[in-house]
Amino acid sequence: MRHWLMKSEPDEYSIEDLERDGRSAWFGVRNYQARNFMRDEMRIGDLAFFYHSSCPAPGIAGICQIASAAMPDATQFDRSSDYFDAKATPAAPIWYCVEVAFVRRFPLIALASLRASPALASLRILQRGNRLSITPVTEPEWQTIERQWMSGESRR
DNA sequence: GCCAACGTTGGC
DNA sequence: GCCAACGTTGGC
Repeated sequence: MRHWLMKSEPDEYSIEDLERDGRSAWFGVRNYQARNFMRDEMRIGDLAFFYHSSCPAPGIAGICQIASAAMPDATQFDRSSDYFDAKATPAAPIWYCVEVAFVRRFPLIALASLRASPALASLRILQRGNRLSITPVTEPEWQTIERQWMSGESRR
C-alpha cells in the first residue's frame, strides 16, 4: 500500500466536509503530475493525509482512503465549472479524479510542527517551492507522523 | 497584500 | 526546442 498527501483549501472542501459526506470525488486537479499520481499510481485502499492549504492554519487535518480507481473528472466537461477545460472531450478526457473516503479527523498537525521534525526533512510538501497538490509520502515519513502525533489516539 | 517559485503557453 | 511572459500557488 502506498501513502499520499492531498491538499485542499478548507474554504473549498475541508476534512469536516469529508467527515459529513463520508465519501467524495477529488475533482479539480489540473496539474499533470498530480493527475498521473491519481491515474497511474493510486490504488483502492491507499491512505492519504488530508492537508489544509492556503488558509490561516495550514497543516494535516486528517486521513482519508482512496476509494475508487481513477475516472474522468466530470467538471472538465462542464462549461459552468471553474474547472472546465475546452480541450477535453468525453471521448478524450484530459483530467481524472479518484474518490476518497473519510477515515479520521484529529487536531491539526500544523505545517510549522511538521517543519520542526528532523525525520520529516524529506517530506515533499516541505521542500522549497513545492506546489504539487498530490504527493507521495514514504513509509518512514508516514510512520514518523503517526508515531509523533497520533500515538495516543485510537487506531482503526 | 506581498512575493518567491513554479507550470504552462506561445512566439520564434 | 528554447525561453520570456504570464498566471497560479501558497505561506507569511
